[in-house]
Amino acid sequence: MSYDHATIEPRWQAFWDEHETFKAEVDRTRPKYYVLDMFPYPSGSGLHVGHPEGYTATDIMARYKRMNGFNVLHPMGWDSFGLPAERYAMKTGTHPRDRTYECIDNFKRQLKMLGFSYDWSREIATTDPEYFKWTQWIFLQVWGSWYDQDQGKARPIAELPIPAQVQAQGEAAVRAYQDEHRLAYLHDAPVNWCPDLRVVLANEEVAEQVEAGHEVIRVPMHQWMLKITKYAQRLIDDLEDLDWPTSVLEMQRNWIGRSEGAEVVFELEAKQGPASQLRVFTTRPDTLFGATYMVLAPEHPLVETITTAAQRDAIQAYVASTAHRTERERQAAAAEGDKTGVFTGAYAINPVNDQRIPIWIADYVLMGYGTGAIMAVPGHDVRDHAFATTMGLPIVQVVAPAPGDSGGDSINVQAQAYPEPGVAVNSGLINDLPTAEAKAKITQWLADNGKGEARINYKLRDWLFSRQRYWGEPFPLIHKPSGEVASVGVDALPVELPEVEDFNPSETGEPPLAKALAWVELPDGSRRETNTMPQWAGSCWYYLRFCDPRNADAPWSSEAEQYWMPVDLYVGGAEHAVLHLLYARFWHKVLFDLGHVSTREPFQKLVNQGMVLGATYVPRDPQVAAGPKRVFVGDEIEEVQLGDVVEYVHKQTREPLTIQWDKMSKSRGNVVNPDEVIAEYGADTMRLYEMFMGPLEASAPWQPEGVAGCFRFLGRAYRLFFESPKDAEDRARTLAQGEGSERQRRLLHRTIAEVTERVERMAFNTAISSLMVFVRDIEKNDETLGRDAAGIFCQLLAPFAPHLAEELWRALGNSASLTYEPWPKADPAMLVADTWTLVLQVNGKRRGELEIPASLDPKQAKDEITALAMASEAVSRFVGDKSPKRVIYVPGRLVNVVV
RNA sequence: GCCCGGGUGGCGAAAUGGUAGACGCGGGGGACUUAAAAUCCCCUGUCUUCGGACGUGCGGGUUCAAGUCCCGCCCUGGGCACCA
Repeated sequence: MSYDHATIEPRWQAFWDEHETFKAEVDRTRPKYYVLDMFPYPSGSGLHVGHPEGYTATDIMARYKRMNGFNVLHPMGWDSFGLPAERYAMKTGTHPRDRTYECIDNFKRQLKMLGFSYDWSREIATTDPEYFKWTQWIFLQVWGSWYDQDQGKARPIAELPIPAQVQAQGEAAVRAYQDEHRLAYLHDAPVNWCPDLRVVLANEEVAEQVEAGHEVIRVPMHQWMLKITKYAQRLIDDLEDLDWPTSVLEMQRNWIGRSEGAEVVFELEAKQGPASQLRVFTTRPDTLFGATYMVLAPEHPLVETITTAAQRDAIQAYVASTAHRTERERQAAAAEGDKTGVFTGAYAINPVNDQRIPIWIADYVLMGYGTGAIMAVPGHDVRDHAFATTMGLPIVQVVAPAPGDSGGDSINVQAQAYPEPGVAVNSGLINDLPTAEAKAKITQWLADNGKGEARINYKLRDWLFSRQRYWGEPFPLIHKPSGEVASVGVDALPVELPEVEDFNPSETGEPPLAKALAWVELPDGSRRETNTMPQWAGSCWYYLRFCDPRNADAPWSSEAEQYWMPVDLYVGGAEHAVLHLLYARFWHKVLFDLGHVSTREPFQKLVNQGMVLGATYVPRDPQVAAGPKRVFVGDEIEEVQLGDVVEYVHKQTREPLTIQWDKMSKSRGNVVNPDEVIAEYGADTMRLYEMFMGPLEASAPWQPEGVAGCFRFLGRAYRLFFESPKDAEDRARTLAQGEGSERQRRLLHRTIAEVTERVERMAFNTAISSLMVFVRDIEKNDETLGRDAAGIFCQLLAPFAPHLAEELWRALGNSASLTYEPWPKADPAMLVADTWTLVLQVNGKRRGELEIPASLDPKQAKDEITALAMASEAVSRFVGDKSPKRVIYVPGRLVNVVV
């Protein structure tokens, strides 16, 4: 029997478990390395081969760093609150908790089969009361804080200075003042309510349900919000020092969406008491002279007060219709450039020229951005132009192309908006100024005259932090009869979920917890908060809990936190590029401000692994493919070999098909189950193939033939150590002492150097290729491995194929695991060959090569080497009798003769 | 529309501005075998008058030298999208 993964792998997994090989403890005498995977939601369908790609990469780094003397923290856990378990409960009656733990067991079984070097003693699940106790605790920290603008950080609410006049109004006023300043606050936020299903839908779910014929309306609900916007600037600034992919940095910046401009105050023509002004944000204050109307979002609070009697019915109808339009409909209309809106009857006064301009409402203005109101400059804004054209509103030009700009004469703002910068025209005090200067001057003028000020605005909005669900963390808050909201107190944590029969919300949309009256109603007449936290909550801080997961007295000890943090390497899917990473960074900064953590940022280096794609087959004929969609899966097709090329046909119909690669998903039927791969080839092969497919960051198709290739490589490696006689047990080969022949030693040290450099770069596919070259080379020269060379090979192989590496290591007579063997170092002397290859070029074209003895130093012996090159047959043949114009010598590489 | 990636053999891919295609798959040929599997060896970008010529999505440019740098396109994957 040759390489037998089915025996080797369970044996070593049991060994690691038994010896707690990967258990990590704080050890200040050693450098630490914290390598983290984005922990999975344990879904019912188990792992597919896409999951282990990132996990294998982190495992390689964990094992590599251990061998380099680092104290490695490499944990795994479960992001186990989530909708699927709750949906499953509604369908089957199985409690979400039972379902969740079933799924966790299955995930864990699959992960353990892959031989990852997790410290399983640190396993956590966000659904565990011992875990969410501290999620609730962190929420109380956030709720119990306010943001001090002067100091630029969060502080405990008790330290909030209370103005004298508030103080004078008594306790209730003080409390209200504090509540206003807390980082967590209650707010009536609109949600997508689906009365038929009695659920609140996420934006991306709305389209699906509307298509299914369900009504979805936007209704305001009492919601908890977190003031992430206070951290907008810091969330941008601190990206600076992170070793993250530029694409993720860019996405975060765009999401936060900083823009500089001015806030401008417009007086209302008809004074309505205190509501006598309208504030707008604009990035183009230089176009203020071109503002010909204003637009409020339909939800804007002033709409009610300013609307004139004559317009009231029309306005009310429009506001109502907006509420009923789904996001999707509004987007679809926007895509077609449709603009709708209604005149309120009211007018505002343009502060720069005292012109009277009408105020409209329109749903292209969003309540959530800026002030929910805009000044419209149709001459220089495409959207305003479309609206003005539809409604017949005046269009004025106030910017002209700068002198010298091409096409400057053909500007006609009546026909088309001119949004580009240029110079101001028809604009009073800023006439003839270039846009940038015009902006600065008019902003100064506004400030001097009390009509506005410079302002920075962010797209980022406060974080809607509550959900009307059962399967999430309860808020540790109560509502007193007085209306006061209070903490349950840290001693009362965790607030556990009540047992309920029915996981559906009530008809009115109240969360399912509201029906658990025995839980909700407290003896003193207080009622518990019945919303639950979103799934993000648990994943916002799990990396901190991993530092000290069994701490019963605190979420983590500062000793553990200061030792392990920050995460040195964080690997996960690009789908979390914005939200998860932004929310986690936000919480981390709050905890930093309050002194609970010691680093400003949680994740130092971030890598996004690519997707593993699965195969489906579609008709090859473009005519047919354009018709009704037909997709076939693996067992319906047959491969036909035509020369070099493989063709696919349908088994029964013989219809020619073409292969199509997509993200693996259950619904597409293109999922590959790791259980089957491991059963056939073993975990080492699977790990190796996942890494060999291509660069970690790139998506790549899952090709079964490639898996077999990796399996063959491991078999070859095995045969260097073992012989497998026909009728007997495998027996270890007798290896000679030392590192083998001179040739073998050179190869060995080159392999060490290459693998090391490539693992450092996380270029695992090429590191594996080096190992393959080594094995092939030894085998091909029919050499016996030197004993020491064999040991080093085991060490190099260990991060990639740890089970086999351990097995071979033991065959060399070692009794301990090689987990903590020091990583081998290449001997520089062994990296220098007797000769080196000089490439010969004539006019930049490769014409031949020369072997140069190493005695001619590439850097010193330039003249000798070029002389050799000039004298060579390859060069002289192409140079002929022409005289060389120039000879370029690249030390150690090539000579290029230019004639 | 905007912002990020990516286009290299039949396929997955490799290549600090310096020998394009390492390594693996697939294919062809051979060895071993009664036979097969397994294993091993050789060949495998295209064209060729066998000198060489051409080749990294397309068109230009910089350079002694470009897959790599610059400009303009095309295709493709992902993210965001009325953000004032």
